[in-house]
Amino acid sequence: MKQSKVTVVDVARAAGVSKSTVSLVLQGSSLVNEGTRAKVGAVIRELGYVYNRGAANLRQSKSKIVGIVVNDLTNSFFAELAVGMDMVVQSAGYIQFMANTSENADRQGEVIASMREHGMAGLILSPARGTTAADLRPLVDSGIPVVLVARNVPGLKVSSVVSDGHAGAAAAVRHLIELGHRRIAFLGGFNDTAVFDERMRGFRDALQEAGLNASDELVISSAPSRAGGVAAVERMLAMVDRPTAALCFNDAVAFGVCDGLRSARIEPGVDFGVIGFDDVIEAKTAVPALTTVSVDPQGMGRRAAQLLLKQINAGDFDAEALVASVRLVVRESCGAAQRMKREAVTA
Amino acid sequence: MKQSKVTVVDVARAAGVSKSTVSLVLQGSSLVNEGTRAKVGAVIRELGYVYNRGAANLRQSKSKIVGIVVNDLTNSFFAELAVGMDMVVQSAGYIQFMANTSENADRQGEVIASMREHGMAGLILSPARGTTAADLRPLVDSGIPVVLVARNVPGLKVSSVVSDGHAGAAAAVRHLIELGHRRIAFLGGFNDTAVFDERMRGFRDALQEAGLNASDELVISSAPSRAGGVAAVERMLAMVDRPTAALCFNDAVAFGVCDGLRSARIEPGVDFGVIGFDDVIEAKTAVPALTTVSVDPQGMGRRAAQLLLKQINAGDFDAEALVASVRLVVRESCGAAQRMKREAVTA
DNA sequence: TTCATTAATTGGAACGTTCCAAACTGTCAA
DNA sequence: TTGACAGTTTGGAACGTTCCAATTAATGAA
Repeated sequence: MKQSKVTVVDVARAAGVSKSTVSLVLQGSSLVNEGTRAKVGAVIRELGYVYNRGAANLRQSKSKIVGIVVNDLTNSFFAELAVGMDMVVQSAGYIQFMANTSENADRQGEVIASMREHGMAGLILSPARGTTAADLRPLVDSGIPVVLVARNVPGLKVSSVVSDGHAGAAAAVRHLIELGHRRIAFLGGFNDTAVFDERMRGFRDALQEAGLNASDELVISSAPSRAGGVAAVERMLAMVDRPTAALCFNDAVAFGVCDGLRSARIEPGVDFGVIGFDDVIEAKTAVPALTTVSVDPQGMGRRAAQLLLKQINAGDFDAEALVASVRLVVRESCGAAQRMKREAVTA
Repeated sequence: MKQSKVTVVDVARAAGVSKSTVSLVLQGSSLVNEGTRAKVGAVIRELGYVYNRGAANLRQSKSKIVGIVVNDLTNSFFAELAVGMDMVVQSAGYIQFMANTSENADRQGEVIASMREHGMAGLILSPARGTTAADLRPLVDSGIPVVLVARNVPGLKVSSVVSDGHAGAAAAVRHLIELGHRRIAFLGGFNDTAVFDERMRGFRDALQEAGLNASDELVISSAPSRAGGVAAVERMLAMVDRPTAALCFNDAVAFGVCDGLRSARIEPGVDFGVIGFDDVIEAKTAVPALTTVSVDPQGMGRRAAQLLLKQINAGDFDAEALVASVRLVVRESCGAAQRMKREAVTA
């Protein structure tokens, strides 16, 4: 039963050539005669030979394996990201170790170490929360190309592909202003992350640009989840001078914000403008459909993988920072539809 | 920069022992003296030695790598499945090649071949549509443990973990009957798949058990997608004797069916009962919230991985077929809420 | 004939581990 | 003094490839 023991020497013997010749055939060298190539090919098929890439990697001390480590595969944003990477990695003839860390930095450390032992040629990492530059330093110093995606790690000189959180947030806020809102909040997300900081600065800058209030009390941080959204909006509703619209840290928070508004008998998209971030799949089908900043995660994944492969092939390389552009997708939750209706009546 | 060249002999030289001793330390053998163990350990850390698992695998001709191949990672059902597997594989000290096939059987063949060349110890496969027994035969015959998950491949004697489609479908239909429906359709899905067949038989059996019509015209197949759901419900609405409720092949189809009903001014969950299958994340938040058959994909993934590891460790093993139980989650789309309201009024 | 040239093939030494059998230490009993 | 024994350590041969230098065979020119 377990017979997968046929090696290149077995093939050589059966074909009446030397192992070197078989090796040459395997790598499609032009040195070998057509006749022998055919004969060897036939024997390979007949014997059910399977190439041992591990042995080859050992000899050549290089591999066609890349590591992909993602913080949360159950989040469709990161799943799409992974699929994008998978596509380009596969078509380049590479294969990937892929692991999910569930936002656990320790686990992340373990899988990266394990991948290293297995001899990966490069790593794409969507870091778990709490990842520090020190965690990654040894890997980076070893000269293995690393590309960070979706989230950055401050203090680490390494390539990255992130979305333009600043521009996205600013666009969303400008849209709300255009709809007539003058007091706008920023809800949800942990305020110690780089992503939060970037989006929040976009929010602030757009408000200031319009000469509006951008004070600290308008920024309410919380867990970046649905529950966090509920919590944040409750705190917001307790304010004396209530905002009339909010930009949320991400779509999950936005859904929570909608829940929270409804329990307070405020209808999102009618009485209050809500905008999310990421454009997860559910955003389109939710009620009200969520206005959100879309970031094409699959495209980001593809770009990250391309960057990594480029760095693997170049012997030497410099860290490169790519910023994926974003666009505002206007649906219902911001109240734009309502305004159009009002205008139609007025006209 | 690229210096990762330190091997076990370098460590041995630096520590003043032989490479054999270092190897012993590496595998935590009790043979080695505490003093030497400590010294070697220190040198290892100092030199930044990284273990070359590829070389070890070559020598021992076995690996701690498993393959996970999934047909569609962007589908949250399969993403959850993958995360479940990831958990148990990681905690068992294994690492996984993981690849997405996008339902492409050719690509699936390629990645499996590649994983084999890299020396995986076993494979968990959620097969792409159109996978035949012949595609997998060589792998299975080689003695490498294979576990199929979510979908089965007919004619292949290999372990599998699937959900109980028959019981789930039957439970859903019984629920609809209990709500007073007498004419029920089965909508969506390709009728040449094993999963379709199983769910459809559950549908039929429940109808016959209640003495209701279970004729062929009530089964309308289509693509197992949202668009397929729309198409199927349109065909259903053209029937002279219209059904009043439907069990859908999966949740995506169910969403499409709701769309289609609405375009015909029929309100799902009020004028027509809809039940889905799989309980994807969106099912809970959709409007109306989808009544559906829940299958705990993460749990299935865990069980599949456990089964695979068991078979890897057992030298010899028999194919084993696990059936994951399912439960009906009653929400709004079936009309149960409506009925309760009616009953309250009547009472 | 002889020699250079090209085309095709080959043996053996790597690559970084593990494993086996053998070889060192001491210690203690005979 | 010898031998038995346990506790440690070790050299070299694998594992299945690739690569280099070297060999052989065939052809053609001198």
